[in-house]
Amino acid sequence: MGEATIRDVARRAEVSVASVSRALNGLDNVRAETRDKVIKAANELGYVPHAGARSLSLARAHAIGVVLPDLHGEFFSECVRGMDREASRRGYLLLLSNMHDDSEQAAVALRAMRGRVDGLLVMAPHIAPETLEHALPPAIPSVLLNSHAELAGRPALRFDNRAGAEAMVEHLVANGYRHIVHIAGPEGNLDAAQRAEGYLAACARHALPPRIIAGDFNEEAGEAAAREILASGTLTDAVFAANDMMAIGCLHTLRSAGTAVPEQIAVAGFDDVPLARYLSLSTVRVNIAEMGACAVARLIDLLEGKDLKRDSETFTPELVMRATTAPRAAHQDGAAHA
Amino acid sequence: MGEATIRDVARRAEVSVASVSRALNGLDNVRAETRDKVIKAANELGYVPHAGARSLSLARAHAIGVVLPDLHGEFFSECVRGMDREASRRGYLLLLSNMHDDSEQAAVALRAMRGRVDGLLVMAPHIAPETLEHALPPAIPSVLLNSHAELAGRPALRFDNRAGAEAMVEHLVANGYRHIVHIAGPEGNLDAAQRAEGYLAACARHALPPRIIAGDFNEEAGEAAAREILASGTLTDAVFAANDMMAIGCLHTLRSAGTAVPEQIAVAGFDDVPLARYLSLSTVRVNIAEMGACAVARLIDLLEGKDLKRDSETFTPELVMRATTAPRAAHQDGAAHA
DNA sequence: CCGAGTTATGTAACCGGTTACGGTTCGCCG
DNA sequence: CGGCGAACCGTAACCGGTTACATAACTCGG
Repeated sequence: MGEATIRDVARRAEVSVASVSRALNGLDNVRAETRDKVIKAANELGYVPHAGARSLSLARAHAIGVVLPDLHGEFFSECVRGMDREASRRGYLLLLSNMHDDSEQAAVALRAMRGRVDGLLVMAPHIAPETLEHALPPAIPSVLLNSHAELAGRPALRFDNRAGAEAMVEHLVANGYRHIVHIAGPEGNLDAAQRAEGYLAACARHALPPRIIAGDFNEEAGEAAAREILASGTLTDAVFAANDMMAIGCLHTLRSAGTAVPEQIAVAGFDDVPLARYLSLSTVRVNIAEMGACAVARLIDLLEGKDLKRDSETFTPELVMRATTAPRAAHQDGAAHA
Repeated sequence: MGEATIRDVARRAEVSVASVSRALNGLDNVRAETRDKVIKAANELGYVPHAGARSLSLARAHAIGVVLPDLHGEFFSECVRGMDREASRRGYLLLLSNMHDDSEQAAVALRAMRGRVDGLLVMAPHIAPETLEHALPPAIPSVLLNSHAELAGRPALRFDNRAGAEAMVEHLVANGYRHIVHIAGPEGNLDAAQRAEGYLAACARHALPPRIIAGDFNEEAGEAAAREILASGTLTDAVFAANDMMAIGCLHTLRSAGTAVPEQIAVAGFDDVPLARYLSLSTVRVNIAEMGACAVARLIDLLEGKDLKRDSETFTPELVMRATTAPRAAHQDGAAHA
């Protein structure tokens, strides 16, 4: 019934458990003959060491815990893919747990990982720093992704949302747009906040009047924002949404209402989800897979003592210019929605 | 340095480790006063039980291993999301591991899970049954997803690709299309094979000449297929791709070449990725999140002995009709690509 | 042919929990 | 007041590995 244990192998190979352990772990102080006997016995029994027991005595689990918020689609899968690639390359497994917005549940998830993982990867752009600090087991090494502030001694990786947003606004301005509305992400979300900051900074630089409409990263928010823009009557020639899904919702609603994009109103997003390419949506690309892989690499280095001392790391996103923000000069002038 | 252990708590609360264990696990044979002392001490020390040790003595890890192929985007994330939802609802964690097409690596991944998880969820539409049988540790309960054949005693969940494909062909026929080409998925992939089967069956039923172009589930294959169709000069009025990505590639190439969709050639896919909706691509929707959740539920039932005896389960996909397969009658007749 | 040094192996303690089992304390009844 | 059972608690064995240390075997120089 139960799987074979190391003692079963020892019995069958007629050696001690110590020799079995040594032989299978490739230590050099075993006679070749003994090693062969052990390997033979292990194969015959289909023996696979019990990772739980192993990690108990080694104090090493060779697994890392990944705690992510409720991400969607490509973003989530790319992130996990990048992490998995690097982790499996280095012989680690990924223990996954979502933290569904609720910071209480996040704490539970984090505790559940004690004794199962060697380190933690935490992405929590929506959790307040002190809450996070409090929920994070202090003794366990971790790397933070896109989270608020620095936490004592924990490396943090993030992409430069602010620079990305500024670049997009610069691009819009360069292409002749002057009345740019920003659809913001959810309250308290760090990514959203930084993107809004970048937008405001760029507006200020060009002495453009900023205008922000609240949103929540969902498509519906983009649709609502579009309706608001159309109804308000305020002069608007471009919309820069804090993420692609809202941009897409906005784009759809605008076009359905007969507004030409980009001729009357330009639309831009953030993230470069695959949809964006097909809709020719201008956006800011962020290589999340690479960031995930880097995070894993950093964490494992930390665990194995090979830590390079660089503390935090910033990934600069890349501007992706497509048709929804084509230069104003290219189409008729002065047709901004009134 | 190291986290507090149960013995530390015992010392501080001035009781034995047994009492600590009993108190924290909510057994009833502890005096209320003792329980309080223990809880107080545990809180003061920030004690969190070591899951590895716990699972060793309980022979229960409260984790399930998930082994997936290299899925993309929404499909992957929805699958994991559904699993995670159900798993965390029932107090389990997910141990994730990709098996990158390579069946050798799959075996390694599976072995690594021994002693960490109570059961396995395996999706392997591309692995031959005997290989899979061989790689799967016989003693550990598992649930198969979309995999070849039944494996002794392991429940299998799958969606009815065949029925989905047939439904789509029926739909095309009903809308007036007669020369339907199928772009197949990769060789050896079960999903792909079943979809092709469904296509052939439906063609046979309507005495339509089948025509299959090889593909690999990637967008580029769809583009290539489109070029081949345009170049071949064979009469074609509809393309049914084995997945959405190929359909999308095909759609793009056709339109770029000036072919009107659906007026000249209709296009349909399979999966209903989010992109499909935006491109108005007709497709077959498969609720992967639900299947993931069901798989987890089945597995946990199995583990906890509450197994309902239903052995295998089939999820019927749903036809999603959109503009790329609009009825032939609606546009001019007889304009099939020659 | 003996003792020192080297190498291969076995024994048992340990990792951090759970729990069977036995002992103590106490209340209560006869 | 003795005896009995219930309630509570502590000791130690166990889960399945690793490894320090002791021991046995074997080599080799003198």
